[in-house]
Order: sequence, then C-alpha cells, then structure tokens
Amino acid sequence: MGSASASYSAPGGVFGLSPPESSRRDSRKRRKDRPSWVKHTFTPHFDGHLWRKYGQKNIKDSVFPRLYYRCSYREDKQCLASKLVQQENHEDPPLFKVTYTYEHTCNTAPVPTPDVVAELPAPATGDALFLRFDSTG
DNA sequence: TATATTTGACCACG
DNA sequence: CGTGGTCAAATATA
Repeated sequence: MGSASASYSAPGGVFGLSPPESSRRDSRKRRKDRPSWVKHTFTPHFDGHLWRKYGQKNIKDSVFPRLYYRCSYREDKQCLASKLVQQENHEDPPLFKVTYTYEHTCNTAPVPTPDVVAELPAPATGDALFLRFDSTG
C-alpha cells in the first residue's frame, strides 16, 4: 500500500455491487415547527455568516434550481441555521429569494461589515429599481 | 493533504 | 406516484 488511497481504481471493483451500508434509516427527522422567514437580496452570500452548499435540486414549475446552504459551523457550534437560495428573476440583476431557517447559535461573525449595497452590480441607468433592505423583516 | 464543492440516490408525505 | 429535502461519496482547487 504504499501511498494512500490514490491507487484505487474503482470502489467496489467489478465484483458486483458492493455499496456501503445504507443504514441511513431513522435519520432525517422531520421537524414540526420550523421558524423561517424569507428575504430578497442580490447577494445571497455575505449575510454575516459562512455557508456551505450541501445540495441542489430543480423545482417543478421553476426554471431555476434551488440551492441548499447550511452554516459551516453546524458541527462546531451546533448552528442549526440553514438557508435556501432560489433565483426568482432572470433580469440582469438577478434577484434571489433567500429563506432562512433557525437562528445562528454561533456568535462568531466572520464578516464584520456586510455591506450589501456595496456589492450591488450597479443597476441599469435610469432604472427606477428601488431596493429596500429593511431589517425588520 | 485538507477543505469546499458537485452530483446522485433515498426517504417521507399528500 | 410525484415532489421536496438531506446525506454520502467523489472530485476540484489552494
């Protein structure tokens, strides 16, 4: 074995199917009460926390896929905060609908000043596009 | 090498 | 039966 696992060719080999124990049976507990709120922004990232994408699925009746994000500290700080990002418009400045679930239990804020306005890609000139970032939700 | 990311498959509910 | 959601493994990159 010499060096690590780089010499592997095909997991399971040609000896028929050899899938790992698919014992994920009682996992996936459905939470009955899930506090969640929706917000719109051009920069679904940079909201004051770090996120890690864990899935992407296409929604029926939707040309845009839905991205699933979770707190990078989920295991470290037990931060149950999760976030769903779905593109709603195909305009030049694509608007993303972000659905937040649970609050961040990790007090660590890697982003000191989430200047969302500074990330705006400069909307069309003369466009009466007004964005309201009310935090009161 | 480690980390973050990607894709596929599986499960549960209406 | 279909949809929606999550996890696992494999891959790409720094």
